Amino acid sequence: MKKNDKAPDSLEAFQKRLVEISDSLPKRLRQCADYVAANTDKIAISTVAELAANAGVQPSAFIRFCQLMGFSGYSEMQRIFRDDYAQRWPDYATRIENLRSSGDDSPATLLAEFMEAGRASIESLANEIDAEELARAVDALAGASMIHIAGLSRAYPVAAYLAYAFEKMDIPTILHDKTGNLDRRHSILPGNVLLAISFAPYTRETIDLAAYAHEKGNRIVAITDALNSPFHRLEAISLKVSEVDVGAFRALSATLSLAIALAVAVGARRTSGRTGK
Amino acid sequence: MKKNDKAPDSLEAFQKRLVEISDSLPKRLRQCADYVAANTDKIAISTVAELAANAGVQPSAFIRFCQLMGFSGYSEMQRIFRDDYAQRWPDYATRIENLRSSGDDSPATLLAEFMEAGRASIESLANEIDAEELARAVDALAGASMIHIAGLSRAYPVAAYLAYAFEKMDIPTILHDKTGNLDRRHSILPGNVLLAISFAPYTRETIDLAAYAHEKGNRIVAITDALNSPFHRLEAISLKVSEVDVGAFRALSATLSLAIALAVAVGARRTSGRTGK
DNA sequence: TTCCAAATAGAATAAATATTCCATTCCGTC
DNA sequence: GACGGAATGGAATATTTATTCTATTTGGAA
Repeated sequence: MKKNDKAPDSLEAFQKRLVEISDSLPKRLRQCADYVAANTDKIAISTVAELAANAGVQPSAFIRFCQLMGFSGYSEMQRIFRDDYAQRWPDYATRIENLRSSGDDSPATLLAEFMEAGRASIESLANEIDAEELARAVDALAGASMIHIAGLSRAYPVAAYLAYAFEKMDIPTILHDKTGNLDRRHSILPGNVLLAISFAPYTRETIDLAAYAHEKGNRIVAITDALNSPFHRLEAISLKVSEVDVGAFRALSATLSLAIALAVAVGARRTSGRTGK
Repeated sequence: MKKNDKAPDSLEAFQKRLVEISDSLPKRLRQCADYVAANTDKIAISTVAELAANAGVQPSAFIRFCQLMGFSGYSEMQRIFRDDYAQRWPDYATRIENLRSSGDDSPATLLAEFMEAGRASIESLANEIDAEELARAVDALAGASMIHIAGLSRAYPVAAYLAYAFEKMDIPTILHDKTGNLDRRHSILPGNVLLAISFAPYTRETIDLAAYAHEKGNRIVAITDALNSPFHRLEAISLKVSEVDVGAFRALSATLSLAIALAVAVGARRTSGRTGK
């Protein structure tokens, strides 16, 4: 609980310092730390009084907490959050508004809508992702002798992207597209894992393939948009991602982020596994 | 320039009111309006003094501007921006931090990185998009008797998505994938438009196809990542979108947003064009 | 139980920030 | 060019917000 360190000057440093001091704090100051950890984003736009009230402590206690963090007081601490905010939103909000106001049906307006939807979808993914389920998915895929990828219609771009990423990392992959209307289900062998992507209304072919794989005893990892998807009955490891829609259309920003993260994590795991042996 | 309207209570209402009063403002108040229009995002975290200084006016002038907008003063105006901020980032930043701190190489950390990259990419698209070029692209595609889509490797998911979207909207489309290693360049007929997607290092096949189409006199719309791409020599209508990368990997969040917006805009244009006749 | 150091609450003070007010300037009209 | 209303600058004031100070409480050690 040293007090005379120099103040954190970035969000990362802040986070680090917070963890550092968190162990040795008395009751009220711990409340501050906990509240700040859970509501870091509020700092930029709140007063000490507000934060203190929400954390259930006196303003003076909150200020002592700021000092323990290495700042001279609340204002100095707030500055790094405001700076960060200013940097993040250089004029994004403004640009979006400008694009939007360029006419109701203009392409720019539409683009603004979809960018907003993309941003919102990514945020909601951040809030909803189950880190443990994700880790299980990576485990399963990293252990597979072959990864089968299934995804059609709207999910097809995701499937194609995953296939591309795995291929780049030399991971054995089969993409089950419907080229030539071939059903290649018999290529699913023991020890293989099926990575299925499908959103409501679920594509029959994808579900069928998953059911087949499940019957054969293969593990299934699913990227889907609801926890009660048909994949659930197949004991799939389910990653839920819901996209915000614009009218009847839905972009794939969040889904793509999840997909690439999944692929890279699997790639990293396999590489370290191999060199480790 | 009525003063007694009730205060805007949302960003949309704010924007609307701003446009409303903008025409009839004296010099200093106009400076305020202009500055606010261009820096809406700063309001949440700035003081009147700061904003006034940046706008080149006295604080008192700025407050008069707030009142003209319908608020009792600056504080009341600032509130709607702070509320909006609080709503937008419920605890996104926190969640990202939490995911990130779950271990250096954990899947959750990677996901956090990619979500951040996605968000940043979308923001940068908002800042860099050329609304007029986008409108030209929509015009060209809406006028095409057939849209040819070309995109391979990393751009392939985008191409597939575009093909899917156009198909959904009953727009005649040919996706030039390399299935069967067929070269279908001779399907490009007069009046058709080629929509090519490629990023550095540019895929030879895509560029070749674009060059062929250009030679034949077909219009080309390109989605690419630099203004000096090979498409430029082909007099293509170029839409630039740069993705932030995570290590050696690059997601497609922004590109996908742009693609779907483009597709939907084209769809809307064609529908209204037909019914209008 | 008593004592002591650490922690805390809350009032008091200091600082920053917002807002008002009024003298002065500007600009259009006669 | 003189007048009058609108607009402006800047100082004065009010308000909010941050910080400090001190009396009181808490919790652990003797």
